[in-house]
Amino acid sequence: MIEHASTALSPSVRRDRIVQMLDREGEQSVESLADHFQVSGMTIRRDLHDLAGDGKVIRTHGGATPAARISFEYRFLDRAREHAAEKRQIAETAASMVEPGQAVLLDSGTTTLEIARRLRRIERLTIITTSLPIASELFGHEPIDTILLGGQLRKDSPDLLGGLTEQGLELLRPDIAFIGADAVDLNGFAYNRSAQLGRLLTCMGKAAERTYAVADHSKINQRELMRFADLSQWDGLITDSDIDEKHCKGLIDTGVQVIRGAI
Amino acid sequence: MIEHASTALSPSVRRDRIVQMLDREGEQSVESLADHFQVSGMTIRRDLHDLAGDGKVIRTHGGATPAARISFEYRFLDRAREHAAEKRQIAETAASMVEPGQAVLLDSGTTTLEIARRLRRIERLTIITTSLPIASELFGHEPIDTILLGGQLRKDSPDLLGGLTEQGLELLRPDIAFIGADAVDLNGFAYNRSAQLGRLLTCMGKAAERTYAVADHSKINQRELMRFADLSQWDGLITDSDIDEKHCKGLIDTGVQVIRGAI
DNA sequence: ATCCGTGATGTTTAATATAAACATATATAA
DNA sequence: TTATATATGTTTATATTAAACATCACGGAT
Repeated sequence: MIEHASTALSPSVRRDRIVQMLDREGEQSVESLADHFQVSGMTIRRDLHDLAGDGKVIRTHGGATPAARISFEYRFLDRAREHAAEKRQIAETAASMVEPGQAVLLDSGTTTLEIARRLRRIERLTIITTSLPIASELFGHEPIDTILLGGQLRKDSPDLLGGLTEQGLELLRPDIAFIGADAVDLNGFAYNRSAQLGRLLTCMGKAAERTYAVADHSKINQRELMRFADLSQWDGLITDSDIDEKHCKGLIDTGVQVIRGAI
Repeated sequence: MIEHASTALSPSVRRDRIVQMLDREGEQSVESLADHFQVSGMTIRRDLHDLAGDGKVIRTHGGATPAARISFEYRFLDRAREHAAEKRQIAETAASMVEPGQAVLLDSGTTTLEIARRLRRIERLTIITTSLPIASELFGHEPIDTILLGGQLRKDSPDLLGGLTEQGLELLRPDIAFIGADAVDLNGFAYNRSAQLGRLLTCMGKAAERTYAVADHSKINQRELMRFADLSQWDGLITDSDIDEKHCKGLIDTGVQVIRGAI
């Protein structure tokens, strides 16, 4: 399978082949690629540099390694860096509310992913989710049973929704649910950017025995497209310790149980 | 969050933190890590070298990038290298049988993953699957609607099964299904290693308008734990051109439509 | 308590890899 | 055809790595 000198490949074809080859055979050295494609090391280096820029490969010392498979999680996890400390606080608090043996429903999102990571410590859990990153994070972790709700894969976020998801949810009765809100106003209403997802979140709220919203302080006193829950009807809102005192008081006055993370 | 000089970390703790940090914040340079942990570049380099050896991180030029996330797909894709040429043939053949606008049901497995990759070229498809690698491969690919059937995540393979999966399947009517067989005997029976999965495959076979089994020639004239289908009742068996002539004839005599890939 | 071995770290230095700058060749459009 | 852009190879300066050696801290044996 060596490309012959006679077969002068166009740069774009060569780059495609490089990606294919890495996917198929794993890490390759600059030298072996140069040899294989009958071009100079510099040309391969330029190819790899550009491919790495597009996230198609990962540049290593002296070569490259395939990257395609991880890119989707990456784009997703990039956002996870914002408010990382707040999310950690919230995740700790949420995880401390879960008992061994329970079934936990987790919405998709970076905060709930962080919760999933902490839940690994607890025994005999069943985790139900619509999030692919949560599922792959928990994959291979023997003690936890993971159930992925079915549904349509969203184009812009690695999670599932739609009628199939809602029907799957009807068959299950989780002990506790943690659901991310994109915004929470001072009347205690929770909002989501997507109406379709909002609908699903309403279902999730009803499905579980106990339901908590999770949102860091930057999301309090904001509104978004769709109102999906009245938090005074839920079991609480978990947020971080940086929440504005006035906001906190306002929410409590409307009947929302506000649970603040410890620093 | 800078480690202080007073906090002398043990090597193993420092290494754990390095992995955590990469997972959390993405690629880091040797220099920034040396700075953060207050050790020399050489120490960090040694850490990264060893961590890369264990597959915990990927070494890059001047630093390292997280690797944990890809490991599950990797272990899975490692198997994909065996019989790669045969799988490609089968995948080409299967993909050529799909028309624009159809709904395609794909079982999990390396052959069906290869089919999914070829299907990206076809317009307005809906792909229904239980395979996480297929879902992540198709994620972000605008023109295709991907539906992931819900269910329990298996511990040893990134795919779903169980009652929830079967129930989801009842709601859908795919135009065409491609289902991987671990073995096919000369009576035209298809087998799977796992009884639980076999049960699901039987359901899948019944769910679709047309159903094809896929298996490379090494799986012909073999048996496994569970018989999940009589291929003479299905629409055909797609295999590669290396199939033994006698096997091929035997299968055809029992009423199986054998479809051989072109070289 | 002292000695000594082990493992971790830092420093120096040679080998290796990268990328910028320039030169050349090839294709594409005016 | 000429002009322009694109791709590639070569040279060279810079950056990164890793081997070799030296030092330090710690724990167990005498």
